[in-house]
Amino acid sequence: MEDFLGENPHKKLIKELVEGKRFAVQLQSLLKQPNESVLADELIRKIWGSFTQAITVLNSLGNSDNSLTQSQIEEVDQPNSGSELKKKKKEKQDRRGCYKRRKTSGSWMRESETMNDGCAWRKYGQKKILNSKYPRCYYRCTHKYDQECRATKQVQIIQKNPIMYHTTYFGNHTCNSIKIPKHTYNSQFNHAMVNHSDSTVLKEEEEEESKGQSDNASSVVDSNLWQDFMPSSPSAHDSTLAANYNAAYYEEIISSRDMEDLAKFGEIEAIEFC
DNA sequence: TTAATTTGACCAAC
DNA sequence: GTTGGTCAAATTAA
Repeated sequence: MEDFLGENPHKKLIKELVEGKRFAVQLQSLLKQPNESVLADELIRKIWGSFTQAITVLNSLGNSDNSLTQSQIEEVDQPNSGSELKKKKKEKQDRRGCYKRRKTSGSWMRESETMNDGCAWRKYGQKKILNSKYPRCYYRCTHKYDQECRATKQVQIIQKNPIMYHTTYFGNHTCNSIKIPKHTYNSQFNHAMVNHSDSTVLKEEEEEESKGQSDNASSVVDSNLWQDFMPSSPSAHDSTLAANYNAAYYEEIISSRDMEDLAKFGEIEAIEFC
């Protein structure tokens, strides 16, 4: 297999993923201490960077439909100038409805009490869906054009009382769109506050619901922010359980298998758990 | 003024 | 012919 940017891609992939996990462990420890939000912000950025790198490496492997070309990856690393963006936008004009219907492969779903996942989304459409009580809303990453991020999601209310959203994600974020909480962490991991307001999907529905749910909204938002970093097990999609991740969980996800892989390459030093 | 949302149109897939 | 995903002009909010 060819080297990726001068490094074995398998090795680099594992390295990035394990580094991401290591930063997460450090962050978890940090959040137990008060007044450490600045360091926490920095760690979140590192985690984000590691996963973004990992995605980039994955894209460099194979020729699946989900892979970006090398030139596209380079575009992500080196955002377009304004004139190039305008040119690209112009090329996209008069192409309404020109699309390939999505396949469900390469997507993942989540059900939660909020739409908030800590990322910046822009709504671009809403549709009444056949045999569905509520419309489906379509979101793309806010940085679709400035960072060529192709992540999209579809959000649909599946029930009320309590309100539940069914969200389907397509594609990974290749941008830095995650909204870092600004000095609003509480001492407990599961109470980090996110100053990100949801866009107004189904405003009336939400306003109605918010009357009775505003008190617990922040903790729900917190757990959802972290779900993006968690494995896609069913339990991780349960917002209540997700809010209760703890140090033991992190020790579990940084498994011995990771260590074996790393030992194979002899590149990463041992990780100490807090 | 800029950015985000709404909404009707478009069209490939079914 | 119907449905669902996307675009982009118009509208609204910050």
